[in-house]
Amino acid sequence: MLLEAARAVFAENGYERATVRSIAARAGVDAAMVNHWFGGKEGLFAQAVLKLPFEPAELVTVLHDGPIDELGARIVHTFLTRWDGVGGDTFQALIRSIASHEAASTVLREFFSQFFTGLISDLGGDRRELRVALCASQLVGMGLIRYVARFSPMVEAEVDTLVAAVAPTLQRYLTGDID
Amino acid sequence: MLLEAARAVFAENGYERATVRSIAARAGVDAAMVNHWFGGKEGLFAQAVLKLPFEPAELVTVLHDGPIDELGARIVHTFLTRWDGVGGDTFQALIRSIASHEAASTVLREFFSQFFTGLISDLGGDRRELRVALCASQLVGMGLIRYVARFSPMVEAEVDTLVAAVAPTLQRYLTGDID
DNA sequence: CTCTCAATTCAATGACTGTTGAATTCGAGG
DNA sequence: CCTCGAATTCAACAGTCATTGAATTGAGAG
Repeated sequence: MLLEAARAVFAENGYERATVRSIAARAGVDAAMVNHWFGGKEGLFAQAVLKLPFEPAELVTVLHDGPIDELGARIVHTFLTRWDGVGGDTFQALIRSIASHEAASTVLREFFSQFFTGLISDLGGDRRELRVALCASQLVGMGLIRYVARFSPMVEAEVDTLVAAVAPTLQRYLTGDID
Repeated sequence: MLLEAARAVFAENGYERATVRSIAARAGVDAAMVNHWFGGKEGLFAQAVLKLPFEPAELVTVLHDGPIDELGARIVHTFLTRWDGVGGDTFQALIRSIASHEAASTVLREFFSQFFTGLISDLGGDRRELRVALCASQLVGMGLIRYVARFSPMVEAEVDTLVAAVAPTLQRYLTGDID
């Protein structure tokens, strides 16, 4: 499938360095197919990468399913298990393309914005936007170190270990004292 | 200066998208000078960006200067003020070049490794490597959201606000309970 | 002045890039 | 068998890139 090949190559090289030819080659088709089906490299990138790894709305319902003081743990656990799976490529492609593709930043921004704003609005509390940004910073940082920079302690750590370590951070950013 | 121009352009565009011509133009010289002085685009990148954002050793001494239970606050404050200043270009160039340049990942990895390992060895405690990785994840994430993805609540926040919010996280990662 | 040598400019080169349009294949419908 | 049209290939194009080497400048030493 052309889309899978695209995700893989974009994840490895970022937008600029990933060539249409190499993507097509990995998918076993001619480079011209990219134009025929997706209108060009840009369209392929949009279809393959610029879709959110998952629907914010769906995630919100999942995360509401449990006690509020374990919300941080559920968030970290959900993100890690999803990213460890198929979504990892998409996330990695997003990060790796931030330099050469403004839209990548926008998608990342909007994802966290939608997701956390929807989540946090039910929680009440002050300074919602800052809290969202703080959560995003910790989650993105975790993803960057684990999936992109591959800092080994973070790569080898079990999901549960990371959940235990990081969950209190998100919990405080969401519902705790940030002054 | 050619090196300053290089840092700026690499920071704006990442390695692949930054052209030798545009760097040379910004520095007011011919593109061929890059080859003459640095042996090519690669060499220029190494000299301009592939240096640690600042000396780990120097930072460690700064950070030791104060009570241990305010260590997290001093770290966040130090990084933010440095990144808000000149160092931001180097950091941004590193992040933006992670996609196309494996060496950029290595530098980032080694910086946090050296820095925090040197810092944390005096603190004792278990699971040092994991603690380092956790601190790195929060700091890099904060930098990514503030300087690269430009998530507005994080961009507009005052340094002190962020210090107050993030410091407890690092403090716990360094000296607290992470189980 | 002249010689020298490094610094700098200039034009050209070769390698990729995304994209295009014509040519070709191939299978289903008449 | 023939036809039509979509799917796919192929070769070529125009553009941009880093890099190269020869030409040019400019200053300092003899």
